[in-house]
Amino acid sequence: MPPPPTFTRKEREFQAREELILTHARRLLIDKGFQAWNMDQLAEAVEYSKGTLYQHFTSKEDLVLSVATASLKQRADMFEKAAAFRGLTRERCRAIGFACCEFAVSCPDYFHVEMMLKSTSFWEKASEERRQAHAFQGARCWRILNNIVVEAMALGDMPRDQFTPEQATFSLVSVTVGSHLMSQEPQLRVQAGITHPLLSVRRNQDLICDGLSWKPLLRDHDYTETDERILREVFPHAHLWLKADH
Amino acid sequence: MPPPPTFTRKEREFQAREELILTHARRLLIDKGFQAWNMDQLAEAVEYSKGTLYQHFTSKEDLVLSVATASLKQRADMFEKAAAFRGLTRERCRAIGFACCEFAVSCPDYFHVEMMLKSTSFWEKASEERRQAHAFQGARCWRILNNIVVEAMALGDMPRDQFTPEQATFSLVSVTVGSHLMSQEPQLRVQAGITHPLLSVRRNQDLICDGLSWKPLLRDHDYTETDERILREVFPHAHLWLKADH
DNA sequence: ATCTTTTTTGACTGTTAGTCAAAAAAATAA
DNA sequence: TTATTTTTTTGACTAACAGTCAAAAAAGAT
Repeated sequence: MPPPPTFTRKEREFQAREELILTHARRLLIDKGFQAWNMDQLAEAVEYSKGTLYQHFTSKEDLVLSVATASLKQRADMFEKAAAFRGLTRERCRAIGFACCEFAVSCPDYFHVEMMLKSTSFWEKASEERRQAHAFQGARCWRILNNIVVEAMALGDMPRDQFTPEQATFSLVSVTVGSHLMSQEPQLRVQAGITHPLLSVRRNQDLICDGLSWKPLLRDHDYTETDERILREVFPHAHLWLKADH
Repeated sequence: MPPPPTFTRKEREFQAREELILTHARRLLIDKGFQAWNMDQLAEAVEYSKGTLYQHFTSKEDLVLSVATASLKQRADMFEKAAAFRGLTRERCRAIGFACCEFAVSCPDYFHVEMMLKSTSFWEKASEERRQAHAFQGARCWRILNNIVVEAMALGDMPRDQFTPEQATFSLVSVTVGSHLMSQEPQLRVQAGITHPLLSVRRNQDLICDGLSWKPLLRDHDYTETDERILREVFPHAHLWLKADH
């Protein structure tokens, strides 16, 4: 006998409507950012009234945070897949680097929203529930990468006498976020002569790994084959940009 | 005979009032962020009417951008001082690293505003004039660091066969911004066990420099004395944190 | 068919960025 | 000094939008 369904029809319909709202909100975020649309427009788009939107979300910020968390969950999922790549620890880290890039392309809204998340007033307007959901997915991403670093140190692929694994993970996270952000900046892109932003991101990750003495170093090893294997095995449906970079 | 003054009394008074407005706006930005104050409150604080504020700035965003540009100018000035440090190219880069940290402390509003600058709608609301002023100071910062990198390559302190100077500069900028941002994030701070955020920033800069093979590498050279000299010669009045880190 | 409960709705409120006609102040002329 | 013109300042007003809530509609129970 199957267990009784956890959700009633009503609850399922409610959830489906929430999905609908989130889908439309994401579209608006991608197309227009945060300011250039309002709740009335969203209500019209989903064909429900504004009051109904507020049955799902406590504020516009709460809604947008929810969209961001959905993206972040995708990132964590991608990280998980990448971390399962079979190879040296640094190769697995590299797979995560690819995951970052694939994520940036498939969730173009995310980095824009992440900027807003730095503002205290944004968080204050979101509900505690959504804040926790976001923190949870963030922690997943962290843990996946950190586990690889821990393993690298355990296996002797990275020296353990200079940094804690957490410090090394922090460095990788910092350089990744920073590179993504900076390579979006039009002015900097011109100054630095960046034509392939995502390639810059991965190059900076390489620099940090080399700085951390994560073996094998870039100069001691040719990662071309690794990269091809990652693309084949982990991201067979990756967006074209990944190949275009090479 | 002295040359006729470029500015009339009226113009000078106008400029003085602009300073006054900017000072109060910066205070509000530091204390409350962007949202939690409005133009009426600012008008009251400076003891002028709202209409007068709009004679100086085309919008709230225009005003805030102006505050940010003033900070950015300070950063460029600090960079200039740091770049004049007498020593190896990597030591001068290190001096700039310290400048970044000193800047972060003395202009705590800046990073918060920089986040908002990522949003297109923000730029759209600012005047062309202010946009250019900001770009100008940004370019100054870039040039100062880039010049050191160029010199490092010319002197053979850094290999020139792997990266252009601009790519190397971009890496340094990325890691710096990313580290500052990430070390503000409370969640990440706990996960990574960060107690001295600014120390993490400088450590990440070191990692990138090592990754770039910028000689002398961290493991080949003790920078303790350099650091002391930088603090003494370049930032004699540096905030206490700099010392507390050690 | 009637009553009760739940859900949806959109007109309404409060807030705030930005405007502009009128008032005040400053400059100029008589 | 006084009258007139020009410039500057002012704050009441408008428009836009997030969020609310009483009333209407729909769903469910009897």
